[in-house]
Amino acid sequence: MSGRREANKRDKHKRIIEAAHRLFREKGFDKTTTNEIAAAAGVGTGTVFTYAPTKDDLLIQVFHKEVAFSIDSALPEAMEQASLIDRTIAFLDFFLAYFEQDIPLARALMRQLGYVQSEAQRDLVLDLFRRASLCLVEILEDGQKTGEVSADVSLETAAATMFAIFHLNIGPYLSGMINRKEFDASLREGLKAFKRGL
Amino acid sequence: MSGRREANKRDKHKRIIEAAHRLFREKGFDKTTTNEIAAAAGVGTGTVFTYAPTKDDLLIQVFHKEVAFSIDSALPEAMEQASLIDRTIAFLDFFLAYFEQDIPLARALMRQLGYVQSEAQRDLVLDLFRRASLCLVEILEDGQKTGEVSADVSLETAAATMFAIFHLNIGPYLSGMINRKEFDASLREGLKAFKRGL
DNA sequence: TCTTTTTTTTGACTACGCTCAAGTTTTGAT
DNA sequence: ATCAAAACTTGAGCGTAGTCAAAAAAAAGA
Repeated sequence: MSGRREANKRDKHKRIIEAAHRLFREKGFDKTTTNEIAAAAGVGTGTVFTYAPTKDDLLIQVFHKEVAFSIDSALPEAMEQASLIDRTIAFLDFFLAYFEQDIPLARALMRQLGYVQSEAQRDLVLDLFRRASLCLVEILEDGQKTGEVSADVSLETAAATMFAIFHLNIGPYLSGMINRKEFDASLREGLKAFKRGL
Repeated sequence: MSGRREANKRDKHKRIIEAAHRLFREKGFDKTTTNEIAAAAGVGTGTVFTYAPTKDDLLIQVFHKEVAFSIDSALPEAMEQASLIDRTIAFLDFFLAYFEQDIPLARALMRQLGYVQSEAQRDLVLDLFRRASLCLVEILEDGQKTGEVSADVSLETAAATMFAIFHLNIGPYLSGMINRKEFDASLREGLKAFKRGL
């Protein structure tokens, strides 16, 4: 019986993530303390930090699965739109809808994206980028079939650029510097500009 | 003599910014404590926080002037390049060269960009965006003269998009996820893709 | 089973960002 | 010059993220 350790660890990790998830949702990221999380998970304070090196890491771990799911399920909906731009915006909107459930939390999450602190965090963030990129590539591929996208563009680069445009706009929106309407307009304008080129 | 207050405040603020600047450069942002800054500036701990609501605010205040200068002086150099893409890259490179003096500090700074916390911080960040945007617009205008850029594109939107491409790449670079060569390649590829459109 | 070694857990503790009630300085009125 | 009100400064103290030496638990060896 040498699997006892593994099983215990899995169980503890799960309890910590679940406790953190509940508390972040209930009280928000900032107002939740790591001690509370530990108490709610039934472990010592220090234990939390053996499963996540920082509180920010914990945030990513907690929401990675949900965000990944949200990205993946956004694509089918988006594909129903008529044009390339509309499909792209629908995809990003769907993704945004998940975020809008809790803007401060989304803000805390997005803030990490470009500026991760640990290896583990990096892997999870890269996974999210990759998923979003795959979806955008699929939208672009579809655009090639309808002739909206020229056959010889690099779809990966194009996807990255579209994501960059999204990313640049979402920060100010989540920080309350621009409202939803302004965000929508700016995003659409940016995507249209990208489509036509210089 | 009713200007005594103003003068005292200006002086204290200046001392705080100078002390913070020196310490951030010497020890890095994280390893510098607000108490040290206060001591070095010859003020009480609390005083620091009447001039900057948070340590992050202080970081922006401290480097705003230098970054602004760096952006402004990048343009003339950039204009000497032959093509639109090369001018853009030269501009961004020059700006990056300033950052490379201290990568962890640059990382801390860039991390703030999309996700400011206070009004004061927002103003300084927006100022930097505006400056960078003005330079990029100028590069694009020049491109319109040489025919590299079509006459009817919105230069502001195009500038924002170019900045978005830069921003998306610089995070991973400053975080050590990609090296300089990869950064350069990715940036150039992104800008070229934007120029040609979809 | 008992002992030793290895791995994991733990919570008292530390360090630091930030607050705020009390103290000090400046100002303008008299 | 004197005083009261207003504005500014201050540092002891608070809350919390994260550490680490010691304890507990599990595994391996005898």
